[in-house]
Amino acid sequence: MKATRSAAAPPEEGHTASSPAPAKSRRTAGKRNAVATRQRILEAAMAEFAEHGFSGSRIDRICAAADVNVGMIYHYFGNKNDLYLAALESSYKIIRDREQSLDVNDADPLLALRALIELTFDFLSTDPHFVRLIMNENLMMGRTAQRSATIPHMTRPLLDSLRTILKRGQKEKVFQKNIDAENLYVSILGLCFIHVSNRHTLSSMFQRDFAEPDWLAQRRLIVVDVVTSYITDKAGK
Amino acid sequence: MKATRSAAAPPEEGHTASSPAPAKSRRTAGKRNAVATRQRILEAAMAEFAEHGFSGSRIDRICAAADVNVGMIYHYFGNKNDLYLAALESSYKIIRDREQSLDVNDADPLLALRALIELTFDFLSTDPHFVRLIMNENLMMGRTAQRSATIPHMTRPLLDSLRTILKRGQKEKVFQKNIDAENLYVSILGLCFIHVSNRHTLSSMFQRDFAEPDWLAQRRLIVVDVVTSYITDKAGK
Amino acid sequence: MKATRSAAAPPEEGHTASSPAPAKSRRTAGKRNAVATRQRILEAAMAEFAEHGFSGSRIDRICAAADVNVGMIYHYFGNKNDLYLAALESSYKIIRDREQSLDVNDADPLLALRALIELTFDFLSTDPHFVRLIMNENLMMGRTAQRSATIPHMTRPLLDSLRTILKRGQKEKVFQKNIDAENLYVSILGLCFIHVSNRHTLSSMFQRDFAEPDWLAQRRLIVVDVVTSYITDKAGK
Amino acid sequence: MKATRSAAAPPEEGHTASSPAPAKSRRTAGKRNAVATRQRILEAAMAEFAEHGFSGSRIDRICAAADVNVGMIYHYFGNKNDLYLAALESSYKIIRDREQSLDVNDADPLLALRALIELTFDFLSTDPHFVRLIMNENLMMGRTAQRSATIPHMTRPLLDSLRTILKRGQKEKVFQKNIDAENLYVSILGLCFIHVSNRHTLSSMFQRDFAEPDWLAQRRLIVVDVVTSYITDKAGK
DNA sequence: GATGAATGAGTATTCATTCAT
DNA sequence: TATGAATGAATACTCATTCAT
Repeated sequence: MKATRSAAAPPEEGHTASSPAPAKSRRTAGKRNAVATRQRILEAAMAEFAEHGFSGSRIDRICAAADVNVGMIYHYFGNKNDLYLAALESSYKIIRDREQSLDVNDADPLLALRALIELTFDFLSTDPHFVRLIMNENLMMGRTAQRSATIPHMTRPLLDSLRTILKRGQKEKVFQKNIDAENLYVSILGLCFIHVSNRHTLSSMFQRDFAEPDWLAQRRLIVVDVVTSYITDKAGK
Repeated sequence: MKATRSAAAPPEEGHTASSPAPAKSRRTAGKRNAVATRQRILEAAMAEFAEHGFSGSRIDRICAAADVNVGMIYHYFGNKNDLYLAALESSYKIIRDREQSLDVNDADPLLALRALIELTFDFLSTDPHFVRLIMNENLMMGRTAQRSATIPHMTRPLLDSLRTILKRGQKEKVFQKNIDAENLYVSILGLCFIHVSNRHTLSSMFQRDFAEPDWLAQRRLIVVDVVTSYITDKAGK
Repeated sequence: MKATRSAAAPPEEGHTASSPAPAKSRRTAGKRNAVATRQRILEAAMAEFAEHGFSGSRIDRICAAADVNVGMIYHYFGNKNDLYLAALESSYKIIRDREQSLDVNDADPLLALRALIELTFDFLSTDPHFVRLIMNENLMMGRTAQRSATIPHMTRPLLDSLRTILKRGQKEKVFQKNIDAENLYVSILGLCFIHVSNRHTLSSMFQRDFAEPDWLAQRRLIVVDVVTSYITDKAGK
Repeated sequence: MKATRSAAAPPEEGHTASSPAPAKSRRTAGKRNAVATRQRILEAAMAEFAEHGFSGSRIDRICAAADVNVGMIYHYFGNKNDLYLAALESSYKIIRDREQSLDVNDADPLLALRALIELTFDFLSTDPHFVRLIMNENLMMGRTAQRSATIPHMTRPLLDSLRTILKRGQKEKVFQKNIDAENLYVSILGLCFIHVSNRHTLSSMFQRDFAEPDWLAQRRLIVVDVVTSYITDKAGK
């Protein structure tokens, strides 16, 4: 086994949690569809790992959710660790793909940046599964992400997009000169991540629900404001 | 058990994770010291829970680290859940206490705000234990923080400090008018938290170490910049 | 879990404690037989619970006796409590089934009654397992018997038999008029139960072995005498 | 240690569960009363062992009930086994003493017998503690009763009383000739014991409460009837 | 490909008992 | 006499993984 690897083998068509297969007739069908079975397992695993973390996740629950036998998981994915790797990579793929749906060239650079921020905010806020999976992976010291060859690969286009936007904004003199794309992404991520990742402890602290639609709508505006205030700051050091 | 409770019983002198007592000579000394034993367990638990999360933590490891028998944990803390509650509350107490060491009245409001940001940044970056504990608690849906009576209590002074700073800055016309203290704290936390919480996945993405002193020093300046740009933005919405 | 339930799932062919399968060749035979495994566990559990009571029983000993892995018990029976329920129900089934082997209609009512008494006496005296299981269940306040749906169900035919016998004896004017079937059964049970249930304390009191065949044979006659004297008493109150 | 022994050391004045000592001022009294402390422990132990059986009983609960420290139990009674022996002997002493309060010589032998039956019935029915203790001891194969020197000793007067009654009844030709005192006692005990010992399983079987006062009153009459029918049976074999 | 019976190593928790003070 | 901190052995239960069919 190499230093890094990818667990994503067959092309997974459609990353959403919907199972397009004729779900209930499967049992009696006799012969099953290997690709569909693998996909069902993967989707069940993504949900389970996001919900319970790696060590809290149960192979049995994944089997029940995917309606497969225990052996199938070992047949298709080898073991719990590699199944988790596959789930992690698939999750990253969803957000990275979505980011690439933005058009960074045509629009006004400020609008392009705003669109990226809003996409990130919405993606993380709408479905906490991804945030939970990332949090769990970090609690495990990123030992699985390190094994992945595809994760750094998927990051390139994102960085390229940000750099394109920044370059255009700086050229047009609406952005500060010395903004670093990586750092900017970290800031955006931090501002879009925290109320999802820390939703429950913040609720205990402030006795308020940080998933309330009204609060989220207002918060979304603030996050955009914080980033754009900074990036357009004329006094920029 | 009632709605909320606190697991912090005896006054714990010195909340840092360092054990000032001559740890290894205890066994032979024949001294029985309930308070010290309890404190040793608590500190070991804080480290273990931060390192491995709740379900990944092992009672046996805590025992070994605290150099006590298994039964002592159950004698002093009841069970793993309540030990975890005590560790969580103690951890919160450390940062909340430190925040209160700042003087919010005397200084220039911008400097006061900057000091709070830097304190938060440094506290979270220097020792990832707190961040990890909070992340784990959120992965568990905050079910333990909810049981705590002291956590919301400890938050009051922090909010009061922020409001005091904001009021003075607005009075002196250096801050925007419509900044909400709660939202401001969430922004600060997000910016100071993300490179610690997501250290490992960000490393996989960007192939760089986000705990490097140089990077941290630069990031610290940026975080202050982001917040102050926003809060002093003359175009304030 | 609902109010009452039954733990008896697959039909257990042959309720005696004997294991008809070639027990020790199973391991090497490579055969996987769920029904037989379940049955082996159940029989081992009946013996263990009878021998040591519920809390004194050890899951490990049941495993060893049934020659199965610990996990199998939890796979087939859920937990210690439910395994105990299954053992209790199976034990009751044995005596209730045996009672139904008597023919209450054809014989002389006095002979029919005598047969029931003797069957009860012999069943309880021959194998103390059942008595011990019942004693233990009562020490636990019958909390498990209460959960069983089958125990009251199995009692009906017994009561019906007794009532049939009584009715015929009263019709033929050999029995007292006002004998209550339930109370009669309690008397019979008390007279057949005590020297088994209290065997050891009675031995300490009277310094004699109450399981000696000679004593039992004599006692059997006396018990029949006591009941028939009462039931045929012409001075019946 | 000898083959048999007695754990009853200091004379226990008053075997009822009442603690005649000034209960609540004890804590502040400083110096305590050794005899009273021992007695408090013994009474708490009798209740605990009757309630939970030997292995279900907890030293800590006994301590709490007796309001003493753990060490006191080991100081006064050595260990759990010996405390249990003391509790068992004390319990037997209560019923044996009560039996001796009957006057077997003056009364009509049938009335004397009836009085003994009723005393036994009432004693066992009124307080199930004794029955539970005996049941538990038998489940433990009487291993503790065997160690007791006082239990067989206390049985002599009971047997003597029964023999006296029987002899007078046979002399007066109201009793059968061939009644054995020991066997008669076993019958009486069985009839008086069963609805207490098997209260809960009988309740599950017959769906009725066997501790109901009305049922008990009726049952008491029946038990007397059963015994006297037998003993006065003219057809006595 | 698919099933589910079987395994074994681990893990939180309990509890009688000891012992320094 | 009395206290309660400390010990260690035991015990029910979990779970990823294997393997015969």
